[in-house]
Amino acid sequence: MATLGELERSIMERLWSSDEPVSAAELRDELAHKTSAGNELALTTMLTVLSRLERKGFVDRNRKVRPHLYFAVTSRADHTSELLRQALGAEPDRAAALAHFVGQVSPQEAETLRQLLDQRAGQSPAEPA
Amino acid sequence: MATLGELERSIMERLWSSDEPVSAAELRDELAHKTSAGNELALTTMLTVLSRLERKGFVDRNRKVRPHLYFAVTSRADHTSELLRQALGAEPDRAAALAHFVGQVSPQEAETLRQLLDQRAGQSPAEPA
DNA sequence: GATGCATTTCTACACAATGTAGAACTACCG
DNA sequence: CGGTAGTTCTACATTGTGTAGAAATGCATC
Repeated sequence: MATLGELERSIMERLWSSDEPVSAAELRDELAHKTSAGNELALTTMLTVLSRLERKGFVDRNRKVRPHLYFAVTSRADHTSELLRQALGAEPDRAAALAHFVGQVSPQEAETLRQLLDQRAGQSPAEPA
Repeated sequence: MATLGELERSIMERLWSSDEPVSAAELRDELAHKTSAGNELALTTMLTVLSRLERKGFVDRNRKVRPHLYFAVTSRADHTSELLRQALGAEPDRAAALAHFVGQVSPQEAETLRQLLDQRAGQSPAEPA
């Protein structure tokens, strides 16, 4: 999976924050991502970046309406999960990495994880007969 | 944390695979990372990349011996754990992401996680009185 | 159907990261 | 003190990203 630049990430964050497809102009206004100078981004900048995100498979758009409307292809949770999978993928000793990881998460998250694992147990093809 | 390029990553992989500090020449020979043409990498290439990794804080070296000997500053598990932390860091709904994640790991890994969480319970400042 | 404006695509440039390596410099053995 | 192994400096190509003007296009309206 390709990585995201700063502007690309802001855009994805915005797209992930709602399921409503949005136009490039809306995005520009909402992001208020200031250029180093301080002026707002040009609309074409948005369009360029959105096209790149589309090429990367992060974004799709409705081309039937006139200001094209853009939306994220996957959910943020999907994306994060993919990042996790990827981080773990290159790791030969996954258990060790998970151990470090578990050692770092907050107690609340540990609890969340435990609950998720419990839920999961029911559907896993391991335990049940 | 800075990201790693392809060559940088191969080098880190090699350094992580053992605690023995190694020289640039050894690394070049072992990696056999062929340049696009097919010839072996120049020694200076190794040295350049190692210096960059040093600057990034991934590598340190023993400068007292003559062919400097290089070694990884952190373990691979540390690194992976850091990647996990980072992936989760930008995620507003961590629980959702963890849910996706848990849904993707293998049953064996789920079991590993569960055990790790159990071990962890003893030291956590949450449960115990 | 021609025209004009909104919108999109093309083209372009700057800047940083990375791969790559020669040139120049340095340290140490003998 | 000189030579050579080894290191650092400098440099260039390529790629990804931010940025946006110029050129092309679609569409509503006359």
